[in-house]
Amino acid sequence: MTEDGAKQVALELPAADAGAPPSRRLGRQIILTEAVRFIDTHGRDRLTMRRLGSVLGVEAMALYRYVPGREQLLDGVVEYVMNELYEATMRQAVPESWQEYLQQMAHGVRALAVRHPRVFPLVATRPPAAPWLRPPLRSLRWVEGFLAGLHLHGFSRLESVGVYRAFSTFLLGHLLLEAGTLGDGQSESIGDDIEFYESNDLNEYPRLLELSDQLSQDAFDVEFEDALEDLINRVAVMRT
Amino acid sequence: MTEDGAKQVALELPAADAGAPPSRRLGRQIILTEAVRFIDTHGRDRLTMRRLGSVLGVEAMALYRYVPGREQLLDGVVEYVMNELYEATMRQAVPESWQEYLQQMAHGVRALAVRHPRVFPLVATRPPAAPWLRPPLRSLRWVEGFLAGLHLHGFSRLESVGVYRAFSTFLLGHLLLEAGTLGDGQSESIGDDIEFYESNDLNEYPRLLELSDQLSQDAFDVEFEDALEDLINRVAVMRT
DNA sequence: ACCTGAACACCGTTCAAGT
DNA sequence: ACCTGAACACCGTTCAAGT
Repeated sequence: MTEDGAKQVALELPAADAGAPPSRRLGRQIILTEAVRFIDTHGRDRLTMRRLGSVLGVEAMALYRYVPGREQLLDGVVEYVMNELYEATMRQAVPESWQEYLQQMAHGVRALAVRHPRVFPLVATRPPAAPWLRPPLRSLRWVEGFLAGLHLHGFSRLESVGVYRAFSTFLLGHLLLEAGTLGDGQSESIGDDIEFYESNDLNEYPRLLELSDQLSQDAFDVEFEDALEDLINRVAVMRT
Repeated sequence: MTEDGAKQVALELPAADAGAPPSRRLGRQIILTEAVRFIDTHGRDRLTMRRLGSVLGVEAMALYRYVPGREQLLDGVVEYVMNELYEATMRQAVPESWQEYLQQMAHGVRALAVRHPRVFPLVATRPPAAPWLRPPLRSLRWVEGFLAGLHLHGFSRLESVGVYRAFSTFLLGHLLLEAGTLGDGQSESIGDDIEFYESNDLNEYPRLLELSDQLSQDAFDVEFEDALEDLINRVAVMRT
């Protein structure tokens, strides 16, 4: 019903070497690349050692040479997309104002969430290896870079922590929501599951009908920009 | 390493009828109650039809009389805690000011996240049955009640939608973060997993050291209250 | 009406064995 | 050095059979 589907139907797997021929030699990077691709298209729950092996033209057991286990594979996936983020954001020129800087960083993270909507929940909910690293900003390297950028714009150590907190919370809320609507394709027939649990008579909930109208348009763009502006104003106030 | 642990060790299950004797007769409610309890103590990934059955003193197959499958069981768990929330918040007297009202609602949702930190990610990441219902505010009933409360305080339909959006995003970001630190007990030995993936030499990341100091204190309380206040101000501005 | 045994198609993971 | 076969302990789910 949700991710994996109730019935365990054979997932049509490409015959050993179909698709982009996964450059013959196995290795950690190739495995992670393919794992990300797999989650992007099939979702986290369908990713299985055996299936991933099959996509790579190899038996599942071969993966254990390069990855300790399934959990660590998922951690590796998170690491992988965070490295993408690092390349995409930290290599840019640092803008003149800290406001622009925060915009740049925020849009970078959002681009990640939009490119990998089904990976993003992992970034957001996996217990961080370092407990003081907050999702969805999970890379030591990236956060260090982020803080360095703030320092360039004259933020003190203490201010930076405040910004980091507000920033990560802001991104988590907005992007997890947006990724959620992107990830799971069509939510199948809409009222189907609902009625199983709750009275589905929408007439009982008059306000919800209007809500659904108002919310259906993809207001994520403006919502994000507005809230980001507010966040920046908040930071500005905090600094005075 | 994360949830389920790598090795599949038998999870010491109480002999059929240990613990609180789960009132003899099976049924949907008893099943959900026990499922919530199970996730609270063992985590989502360890919840399995067979184990849950065993806790209830019954074979796994018996559960299928009352629940269509595992995915729907998890949906039922979400439904269950949302009903808890409804009872806790919607039955209260509506305060004089809308500011107090929003405070009351926010604290209600937060209490839920704190009481069920390992269930909360489900509330936050499961694809909503109704796509315009945003996590973590997933109950038709609850949202209808929430909107009705706003209406009582003179909010227009359109304003209400804006408040609903900002409110749900705010809660999602903050509470998912807080639940994350509560749920998974001690994150085991801190630097253990990290070094597998990234250079763990914290001296390479000087700012992170200070960050970890500043963040270690559980600032969630003040953080939440501050951000809530900001949100309320934002709503106030929006209304003018 | 309510539960179970047995069976099926899947899992993750280990390890001795192949090349 | 790198991969596989076979095995083990688990899964979710179905269904005919028990009471």
